[in-house]
Amino acid sequence: MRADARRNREAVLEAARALFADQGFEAQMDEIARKAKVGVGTVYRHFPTKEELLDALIARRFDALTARAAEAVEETKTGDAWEAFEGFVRFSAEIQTCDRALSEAMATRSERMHEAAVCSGLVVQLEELLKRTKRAGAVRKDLIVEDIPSMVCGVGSVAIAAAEKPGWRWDRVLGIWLDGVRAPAKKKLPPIP
Amino acid sequence: MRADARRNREAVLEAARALFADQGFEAQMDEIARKAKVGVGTVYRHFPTKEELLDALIARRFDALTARAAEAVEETKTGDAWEAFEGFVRFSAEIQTCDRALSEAMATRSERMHEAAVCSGLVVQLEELLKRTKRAGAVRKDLIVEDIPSMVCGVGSVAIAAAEKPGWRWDRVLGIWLDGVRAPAKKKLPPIP
DNA sequence: AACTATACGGAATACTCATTCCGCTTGTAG
DNA sequence: CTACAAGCGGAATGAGTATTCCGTATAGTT
Repeated sequence: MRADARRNREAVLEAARALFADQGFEAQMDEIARKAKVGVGTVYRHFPTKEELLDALIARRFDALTARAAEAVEETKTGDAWEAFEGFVRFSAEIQTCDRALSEAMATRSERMHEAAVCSGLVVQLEELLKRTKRAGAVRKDLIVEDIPSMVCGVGSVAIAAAEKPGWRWDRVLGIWLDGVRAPAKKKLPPIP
Repeated sequence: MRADARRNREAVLEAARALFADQGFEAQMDEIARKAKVGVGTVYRHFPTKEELLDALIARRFDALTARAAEAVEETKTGDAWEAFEGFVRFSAEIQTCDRALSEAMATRSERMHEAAVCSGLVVQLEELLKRTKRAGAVRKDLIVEDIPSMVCGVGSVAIAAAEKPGWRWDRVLGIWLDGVRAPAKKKLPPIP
């Protein structure tokens, strides 16, 4: 690959990251190209569709998440399991709430998000993290792995809403969730059928 | 207003309710008109823009919510405060999760939703409900009125996501929230600045 | 029954983008 | 230094859809 091509590809990714993060998926291809100081044609040479461009960005995010989850798993081995769990969950929520497109994708392309989570290895790490945290008695026994992306999805939407209505605080929603998830449980959750 | 006009207006509202509920705001005006057995022109005579059509539907929903909140307030006077609170919260969540457009609006038009909540009197009822529920010691003291729409917004998004990814259960997110909100609190929530 | 203000239908309009196309430029191998 | 494959820019294209417009139909009135 020619050196300029590699440079342009990187510039496009960075421009897209920034614009998607604050405008969501409606950010326009022309604007992304302009911000990357590149023609639209160049954007399309590297990413055949707008969706594939988003996918590329999502894959990066999941890699970061997976790495953080692995750290949390390590932390359960030496330190406090609840701290490890809470730390990872807060990290996920922060990643999510900083990026509007990611939050939209979580709600409207959940299937693809799940695939990305599997590919990056995140699901495996999460299973391990949850298993260890439960074994330590830190979270309620009926919590399941899927409850985590569900919460992240919800928190992401609250963050989007908060742009217009600042009183709606995603960090409070998260705080309540953490309290609700910490052992002991007060009331059993609906079973998965 | 001519009788046929009133009839048509109603038909449009009902068609729009159904289509918005399952396709979200992307439901097309042409399709709404077709479903209402009416020309597009007629839709536009009654509702000058797509947004005003949505607003009309939202106003109806808030009226139902407000009525239910008032009932819950009454219930706190005679029965169990937690039951009253939980009943109202579950009702809100169900209304939300049955309607895709409503859920989208909660995340992306939160300011307008808040206005609708004020106009319908919902906010006043909620304040009263929360005050009484706290006084009875049923919910944590640091819960605020805004935490309720925040949760509803989040739960709505999870419901949208669940259409593609059925493992993400909004009813579990709600169950966790309820546990997190029930007194006593485990950890203080972030203060509103 | 005739009249007319209201309302109706739906083809045409207008606009917003994603995506395509192709003539021009430039990195780089020899 | 040249040749040319790889890459580039950005005007033009095309599809999707909210909204407008106006000739026609009809409810309600006298």
